[in-house]
Amino acid sequence: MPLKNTVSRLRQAGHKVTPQRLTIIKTFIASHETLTPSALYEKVRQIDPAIGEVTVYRTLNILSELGLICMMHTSDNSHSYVSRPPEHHDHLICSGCGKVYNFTDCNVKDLEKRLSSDTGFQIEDHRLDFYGRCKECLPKTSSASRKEMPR
Amino acid sequence: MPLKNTVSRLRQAGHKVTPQRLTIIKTFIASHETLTPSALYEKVRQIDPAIGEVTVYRTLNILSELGLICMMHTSDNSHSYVSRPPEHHDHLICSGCGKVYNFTDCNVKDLEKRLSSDTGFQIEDHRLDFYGRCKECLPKTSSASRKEMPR
DNA sequence: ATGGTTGCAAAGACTTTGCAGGAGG
DNA sequence: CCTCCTGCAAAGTCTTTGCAACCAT
Repeated sequence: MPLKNTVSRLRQAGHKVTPQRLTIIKTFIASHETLTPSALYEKVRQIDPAIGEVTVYRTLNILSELGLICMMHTSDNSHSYVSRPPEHHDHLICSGCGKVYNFTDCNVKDLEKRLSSDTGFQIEDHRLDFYGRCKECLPKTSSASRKEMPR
Repeated sequence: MPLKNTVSRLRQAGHKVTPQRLTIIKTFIASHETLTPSALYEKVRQIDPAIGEVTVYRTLNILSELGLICMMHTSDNSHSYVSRPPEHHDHLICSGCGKVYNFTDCNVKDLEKRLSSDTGFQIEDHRLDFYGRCKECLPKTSSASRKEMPR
């Protein structure tokens, strides 16, 4: 999600575009990985130490409400977020470095239809996350992965 | 996951089977929905008010470590858990009442192969959650759903 | 101008830990 | 019996909120 679109969606929704928010959003976009609020805060602090962690939380909440970022499920006790393109998409997440690739052609319509007729559910949405190791992380020792598949 | 298997896995792993754990596990299994620790505690308390919330947390952590339950992602600030059959499976979750159906035939092998060759990832696992409304919840007003697709 | 925003501090929510007494194997 | 378990209280995290000063529009 390009910076421009994010900023205009913010304005559109009646939010102000402050230097703090810009820094937070830029930092978030520049980092193509899942980030917890405090991990993002750490990165932001390197750029502008005056920005408070509270502002990071508030900005993430706004972006999340607007659907511009996705809350991810990790096994620790905090959420992580990841940038979210406007159209439906799913994730491929590296359990080594947290890097995320999005893909849009998930092709689960048949499965959806079958499940729907089997269970009577009216299916509205889905979420498909693949977990694996990216090219860079494959050679590294596979033990002690930074993020795990949630149990 | 039947009670018996859960109990024997517990013993196998060197954990003791106490009345408290039995009550917690039975209550959890009897309720076919996603449950936060405190929601489970509430149910458990109705059965045995002497059981402490801490014990619920500790039991959930053990079950989770043993892979007997799954941590789910909900949009509030707490986790939810759901019972987990031994083989790979995915979820169909009702956003009205939280009820969960498991299915095993997700059939994403082709997609997995394509993603793998496109990105160089070695894919190890995935997680596929469908969100919708079950037969019982469809007639009810669809606003103010109890659980939402995580943003 | 003016209503949203910021950072601080404090409160609130969720989860884990230390400990003394108690119970399972 | 010995070790693990329990419940309580307290501490530790993570996140939100109240407030006065501040700033984008």
